[in-house]
Amino acid sequence: MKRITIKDLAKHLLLSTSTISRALVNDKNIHPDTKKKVLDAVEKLGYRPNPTALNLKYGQSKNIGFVVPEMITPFTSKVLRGIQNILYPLGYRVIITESDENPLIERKNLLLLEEFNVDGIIINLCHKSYNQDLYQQIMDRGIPLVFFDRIPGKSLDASKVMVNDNIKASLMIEHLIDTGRKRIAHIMGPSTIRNSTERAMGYKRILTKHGIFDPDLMVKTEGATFEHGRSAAQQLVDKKIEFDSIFAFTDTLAIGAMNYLLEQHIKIPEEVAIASFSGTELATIVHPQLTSVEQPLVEMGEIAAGLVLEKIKDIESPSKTIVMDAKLIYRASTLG
Amino acid sequence: MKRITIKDLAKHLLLSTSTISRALVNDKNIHPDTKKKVLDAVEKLGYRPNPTALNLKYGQSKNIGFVVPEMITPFTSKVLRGIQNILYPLGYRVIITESDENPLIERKNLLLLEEFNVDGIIINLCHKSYNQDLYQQIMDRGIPLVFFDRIPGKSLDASKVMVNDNIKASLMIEHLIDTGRKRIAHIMGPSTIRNSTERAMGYKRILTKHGIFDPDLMVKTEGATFEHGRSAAQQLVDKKIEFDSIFAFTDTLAIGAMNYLLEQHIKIPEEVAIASFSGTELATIVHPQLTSVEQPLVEMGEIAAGLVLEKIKDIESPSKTIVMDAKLIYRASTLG
DNA sequence: CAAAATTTTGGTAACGTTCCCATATAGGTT
DNA sequence: AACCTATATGGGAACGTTACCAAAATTTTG
Repeated sequence: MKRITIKDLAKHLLLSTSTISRALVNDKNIHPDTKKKVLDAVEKLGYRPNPTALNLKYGQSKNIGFVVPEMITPFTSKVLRGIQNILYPLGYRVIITESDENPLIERKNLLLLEEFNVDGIIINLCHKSYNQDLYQQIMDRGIPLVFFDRIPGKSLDASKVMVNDNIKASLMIEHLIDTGRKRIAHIMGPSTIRNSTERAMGYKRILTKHGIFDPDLMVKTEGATFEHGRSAAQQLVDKKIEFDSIFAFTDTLAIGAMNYLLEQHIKIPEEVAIASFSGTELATIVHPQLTSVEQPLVEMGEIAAGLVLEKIKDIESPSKTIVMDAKLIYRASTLG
Repeated sequence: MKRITIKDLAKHLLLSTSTISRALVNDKNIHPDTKKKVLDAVEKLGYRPNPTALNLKYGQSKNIGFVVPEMITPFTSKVLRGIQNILYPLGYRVIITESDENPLIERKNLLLLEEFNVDGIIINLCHKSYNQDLYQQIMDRGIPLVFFDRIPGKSLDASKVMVNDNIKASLMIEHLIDTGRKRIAHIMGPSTIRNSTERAMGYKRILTKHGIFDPDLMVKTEGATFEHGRSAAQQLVDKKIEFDSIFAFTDTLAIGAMNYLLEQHIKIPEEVAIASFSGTELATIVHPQLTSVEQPLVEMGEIAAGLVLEKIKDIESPSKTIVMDAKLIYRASTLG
């Protein structure tokens, strides 16, 4: 039951621990025969190296923290997948914390991760400014921070990866206009997130350009859950605001809205078209399937992992901001 | 930038490391004044304990492995939430690996986690028998294994937590019969998972009892994705098998099937009612909302975490099998 | 006031591994 | 044979922390 260590091997083979270590670490200063003997004993006794010892010795925990608002929708899962693709083969572990869209919990989670001695943190923040001071502190203490999707104010010198919200939102609005929609409503994301503002700006810009902008068509929300989407759609209907399409901040909001409309026997897309930002299966598991801006989430995770590795290797390496491309995918919710 | 250690504190305060340690660990053998001085210095110099040192000393990594088929649907996320509820406050970290429903990847992941030196593993397996030998080996090497949802054959002496698939499936079929359905199809789960068989048995038993069982109504699938659900529904339609309702192995399969039917302009629930196993938001984000067996997923995670902690504390403690209750929730997909 | 009892502190080994330095052995050159 | 150079191995410190035992300082007791 007791773990076999390098010392046990040494005792068993009547060698020093140094020699055993050399065999294990592919040092050239060792006789091939000795090396073979050691490797055989490793097999026979079932030795497995203890990473904790190395972590202590080299002052690294080989843990990366992952701080996200939630893991219930597939959005975060896909990014995580990308992160793991890069980090697991390198022997890093990923520790996940969910902040429930609450900046206070996010704060607690960040401190917890520091306590856990992580080598770096990848974060999708839940409030654009609330924890700015802590982000800075953590980086000052030598723990690199990498932001994805929702990024902080630019005063913070950290690596970031996201899509161009403003432009992609514009393109989606152009699509809705191209398909003959004139009364395009926007279910906004929470104002505490940068992306909300960016996407709303893209929306507003195009509608203004075409001279069909109407502030009544913008619905504010406090969050981005299905329920928020539902009640946003309900508001539009209740206030008797005329609309022939919806552009929602996220697929979650879009689906919430869609469900409400379907319950009211409003036909999609005939009476109301729906489009949003996505990148997950959510866009395709609903009926009709959702037209959306497909963000490359797995790749985003891979890039975020790469960025944090750069910083771990050299904390002084310059921060990078990577803007990824996203494709517009047209599906049944706006076509037909 | 360099990390402050207990030695730095000792040097700074002209005390021994032992005394510092005593102050930090709430030992009674220390003068209150000294303790205060130490605690002040901790604050001032920004000392944070290094958990890695303790891990090495006590032979624990404080890491728990989490092995699951996927993290894209909310099922696993919810269980994870429960696990974190219990383990994070105790200073444990959770390392997640996804096996993509592939026993070979699952095998690789288990070995990786062993490499990572985890203190225990919580697993939702992807094949009822394929890795049975490895499960046993890992436990033999002193790492406790706890199974949830999909459990292995009973020859394996390990703690487990799940719901009673057979009974809950029966109750759901009774519900469909109560609401007037007579041709109830069953989209089965993969035969490589115990739960599939259990749920199918419950289904068959009740239909047989009512004398309306027809093997043509059972559709086999190779997996449990949306696509599998779609094609199962398509099979039923293509083969012109008459059916007025579907009981699906999971919500994912149910939604896939539902989408196909909706595309064929088949009315739900008027023409076909749909029910399944769930416990996630998936059941409520679709239209119409799905009637389902709501499994208590967060609680399941909490219990799994508790079971693994018991085994960590005392590897000899007896294994437990916990069967949780699940509620049937009737929604629009079978009502009206 | 000395002796005993108690409280407070210091010294050090240990956890598992690697790496530097020193030592020993082998082989090769005069 | 004496020397030199490679090659191969051993010894021990270090990473940060705690736990044990020993030693010192303080308080209590007769």
